[in-house]
Amino acid sequence: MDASPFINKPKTKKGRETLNRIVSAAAQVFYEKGYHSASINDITRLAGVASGTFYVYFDGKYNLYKFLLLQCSHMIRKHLYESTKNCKSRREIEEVGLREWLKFVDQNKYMYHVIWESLYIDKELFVEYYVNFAKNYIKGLDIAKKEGELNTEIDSEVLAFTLMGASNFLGLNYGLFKDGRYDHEMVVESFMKILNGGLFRVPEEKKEKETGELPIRLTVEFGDDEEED
Amino acid sequence: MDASPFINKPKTKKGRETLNRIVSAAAQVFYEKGYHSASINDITRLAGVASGTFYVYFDGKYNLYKFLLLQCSHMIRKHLYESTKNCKSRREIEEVGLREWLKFVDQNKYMYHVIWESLYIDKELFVEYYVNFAKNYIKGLDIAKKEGELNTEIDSEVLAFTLMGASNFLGLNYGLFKDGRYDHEMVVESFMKILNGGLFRVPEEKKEKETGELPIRLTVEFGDDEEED
DNA sequence: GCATAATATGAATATGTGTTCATTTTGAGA
DNA sequence: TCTCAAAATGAACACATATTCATATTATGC
Repeated sequence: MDASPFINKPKTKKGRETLNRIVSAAAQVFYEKGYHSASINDITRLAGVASGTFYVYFDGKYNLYKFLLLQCSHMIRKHLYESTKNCKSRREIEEVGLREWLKFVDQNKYMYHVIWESLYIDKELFVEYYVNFAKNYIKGLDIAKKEGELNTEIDSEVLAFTLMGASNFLGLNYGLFKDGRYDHEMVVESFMKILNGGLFRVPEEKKEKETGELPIRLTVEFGDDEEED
Repeated sequence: MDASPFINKPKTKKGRETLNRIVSAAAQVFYEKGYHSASINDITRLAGVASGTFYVYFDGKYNLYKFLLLQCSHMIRKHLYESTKNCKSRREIEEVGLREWLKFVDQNKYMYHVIWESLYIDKELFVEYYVNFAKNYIKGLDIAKKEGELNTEIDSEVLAFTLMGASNFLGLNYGLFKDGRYDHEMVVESFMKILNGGLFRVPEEKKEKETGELPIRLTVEFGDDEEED
């Protein structure tokens, strides 16, 4: 999809620079205050332009948001595509994908806010974003199934949302809550252990040990027993 | 935590009924329009009371939201606790937990909206909610580790956010996007296959097959070869 | 250096809505 | 029936802010 329906395209270098400043400022202000609490004045002030200038490039706040959401979508897809395109297996894609996603979130913390807030700005945008993202994810998973890399008994849609959810929440906790101050590699390693099937252990059956029958049972007679029942 | 700091407690049956109507209406309107677009008038109109009545029980819109968030938090924890308390293993907890969560989302679709929107109303509420939820989750995982049920090499925090993310996104897709019209049991089964380590298959090594050395190599001479290089 | 389109300005306007409060209604107990 | 605290009312107010527009400035091609 092209972004042009959402903006009035600048026609000179100066105009492009101004538009970029406005969009960058918007990302920052939306990140700090959220869409609704962010005023056009907040954005133009940070961008260093007059409030009227905003309306030279955007027909309104809502269009600015849609433009920004589209930018985010493009950036994420491009980053993930570029960093996984040389992977040799689905397993490697998942590993490299998570590592790069965590890195990406650290460097672009505002993206979460922009994307998730669509649910409260226009539900359709939100649904469209994730359904679309999942569709691509599923396509990749189905290819891996054909190659014999994945268990075909696992539904691809369930798997896609499971993996997307995991990445999203890990990025949330480590990138936003912990502000990127953590051991990325440890996270990736633990995550891959889960996917590689190392989650559950069969515990040594304690009940057998504690209350089960012993193989050999001896009863010693002391001869002076007095109480028994 | 007690909810009383956020409300002016009603003192009669009639007051309690009115407060319930307002909170229920708020959940519905927040679900439909989001916090910021939901006006007090929208809420009181749906509740069937005058706008001023709202301020008899709440000191403002923000307090209503905090009250509602706390209610959601309680309901979710209670539901999950009640439905998993008799589980015999961690594996069973995860299975029953997901099944019940999906059911719960179907019956209380507004919860997602209320909880996630906290990120745009008061970031601290959002962080507090999830950090707290994770803390409890981790506690349970650590117990399972002690029992020998889980791989101790997997970091509990990573695992907690992985599982929370998966449940959240599955609930999102099936409960909200698909509006609950799907086969719950299929989702749970696929999810458990992933957790049980059945995700990756070792593909028959195609490269060996296609380009590798054959065990026996025969070269047939036809005698009439003309081109070779 | 002139003409013209593109860009920039910011005060003024229009609109929506959170909140207040003086007043009225309700209902349980005496 | 009377009393009074609790509950309910809704018009009026205060405030924030998205947007407009007449005007000014800047840049580019001829």
